[in-house]
Formats: sequence, structure tokens, C-alpha cells
Amino acid sequence: MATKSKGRQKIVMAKMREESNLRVTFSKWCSGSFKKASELSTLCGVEIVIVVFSPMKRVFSFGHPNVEQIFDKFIDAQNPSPTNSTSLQLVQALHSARARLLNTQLCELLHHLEEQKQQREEIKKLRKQGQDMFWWEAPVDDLGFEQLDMLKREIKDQTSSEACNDAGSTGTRWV
Amino acid sequence: MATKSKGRQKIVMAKMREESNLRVTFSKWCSGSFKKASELSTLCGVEIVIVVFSPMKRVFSFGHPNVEQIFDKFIDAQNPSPTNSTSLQLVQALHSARARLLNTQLCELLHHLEEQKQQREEIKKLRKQGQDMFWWEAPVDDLGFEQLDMLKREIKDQTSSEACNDAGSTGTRWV
DNA sequence: AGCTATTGATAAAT
DNA sequence: TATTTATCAATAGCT
Repeated sequence: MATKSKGRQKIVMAKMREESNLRVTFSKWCSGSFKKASELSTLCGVEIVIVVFSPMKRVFSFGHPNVEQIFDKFIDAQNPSPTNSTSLQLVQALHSARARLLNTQLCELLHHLEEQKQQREEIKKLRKQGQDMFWWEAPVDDLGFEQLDMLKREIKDQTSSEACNDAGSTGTRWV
Repeated sequence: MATKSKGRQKIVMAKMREESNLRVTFSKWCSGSFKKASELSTLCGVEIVIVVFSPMKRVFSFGHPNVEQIFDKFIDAQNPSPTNSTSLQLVQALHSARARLLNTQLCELLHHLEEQKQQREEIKKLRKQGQDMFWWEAPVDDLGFEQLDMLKREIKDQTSSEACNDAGSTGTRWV
């Protein structure tokens, strides 16, 4: 009898036109990306954080092992003492990304950005259609305003006093 | 004649013992992870940021297209007006990660963390050896204290007033 | 930093 | 939107 499937087929690296496939593809690639990050973390014993804004513009992320710190930090809402500087580290990292791009990727990045300006506008149209959500779009529990406000204050504390010391002690640098 | 290579071999998903391979593996997997993120961004037209702390504890990152915004933001150091909320979005993302882990990954994550406590201690030892650096360890230019202080103030502005509005307008939510 | 033989990831179909 | 299948893509071990 005939084959049950054509198997994986080569695809063009461009914005997917089929909106129905877009959701499935995002789900698969997002999962795959997180898995790869997890494995990189395991193999090399390094810390990694990924943040993705889904096609539905919901923020989705993976982190290891720092997410655990943040988890502990906010699950213990009774004790809002800023003991780590994860948020600050992220800002540092993004900052360093600037320097890295300067050295190696700026031209390439700008090229990609040029190509995708139109594509982003298509996304806005798609978003308006209000599709049913997949698992990765599922809503999560709200913390409310008290926790939000606490988070704000926490960030302020971290960025105002012990920032440099924390950065130094972990071997990271402001670039 | 015999084959030129054994080809890819299966590996155990655990901290690599050979320190010499660790560097190469990190380089390969880091590149692969960034490439995958780039492709996810292209295929699905989504924004993605990756931050990795290398075995040498240097921060390394990839972002698309947000890095460009941050690039512009800090390259234009003469004009410290906070016009976007990228840093805030990152904090939101990490916060949402907490809820996601609650739902699906907490047990698995804690299991991994348990396994890797010893491994992280080995990393500290390795770090002290002061190895030669690979390309991904190359130093980047420093910005100095003025820019650092500006960054701090920028974050404060973003987290103190327009946070909720920004989150709402972009479709993201505090979880 | 390049080469292959393999393993691993995933597009299409169910 | 989970599984299965047939491919494509990433990379471990060498050089």
C-alpha cells in the first residue's frame, strides 16, 4: 500500500502565509526552542532565558534556572525582600546585546528587519480575527494590583543600590 | 577505505564532563539556539529574546526585533527619554513564566534543579581556571557609569506610571 | 574552523 | 491539537 505520509517537507524561511499552520508551527517551534534551551542549560550547566511574544501577542517564556528564583520570589508574596537581581541581569543582557550586534550582527539584523516590516503588518490584521487559542495561548492566573505594585518597587530597589555589586559578584559586566 | 567519521553519536543529557568539549558544545548549541529563535521569528513573525550566561559567566544574547529598539535606545545616549517598555515587558514575561510553570512544568523543573545542584558547583571550579576565550566570550565595549545610571532611571520611569497602560495596549497581561 | 554519519526535530497527514 | 511517518536539519566526533 502507499505511504501514510509525505514526511517532513522543506519549507521556505519566510513568514507563513497559511494562518492555520502558523499556530501549529509556532507551537512546535516554541516548544522545540524551549527544549533546546533546556538541553543547552543541562549540557553546559549555564543559565538561559527565552522570552517570546506569540502571534496572539501573549508573552511566553522559559528560563533555567533563574525562573525558579523568580518563582520563589513571587510565590512568597508575604516576604517582598529583594535578594536577587534577575530583572537587572536581563536588562544587562539586553544591553550587552547592543554591543554584540555592533560587532557581528547589525547589518544582518537590519536586513531582516527591512524584510519583515510588511510581515508585521499582516500580523496585526490576523490578530484582529480573534482566533480560538491553543494551549500556549491559554490564560494564566492573575496576581492583582498588590503584587504588581510590589514588583515595581522591587525593581526599583534592585536598580538603585546593589546593582553594581550584584553584577560584579556574578561575573557579568555592563557593556 | 574506511569512513572518514563516525558521524553524530548519541549523547547523555547531562552536564558534560570533558571540559574541552564543553566550550565547543556551548558554541554550537548557542549558535543553534539563536538560529532557531531567528527562524521562529521569521516563520511566525513574532518577537523573541534569548539571554544566555556562558560557562565563562559572560552574558550573551539574541533578540529580534526588539534588540534593535534597545539598540537605538541606548546608542542614542544623548536623548534619555523612555519611549518604549521593553525592559518592563521582560519582567512581565518572567512573571508569566511563574504561572506557566505552576501549570505544566514545575515538577519537571524542580527535578532538573535537583540534578544540577552539584553540576553548578563544578562550574564554579571550572570558572577559576581562567580558560582562553572563544569568539562568544569576546569582550565588548563598556558604556560607563553615566549610561548605567540612565538605564536605572529609565526602568524606574517605566515601572512607575505607564506600566499598566502599556501592557494593555500590547495585549500582554500581568499574570 | 570544515567534514560526514547519525541523531534529533518536524511538515504533512491522520 | 495528539500521533505517526517520512524527511529535513542540527550536530558529535574527528581532523
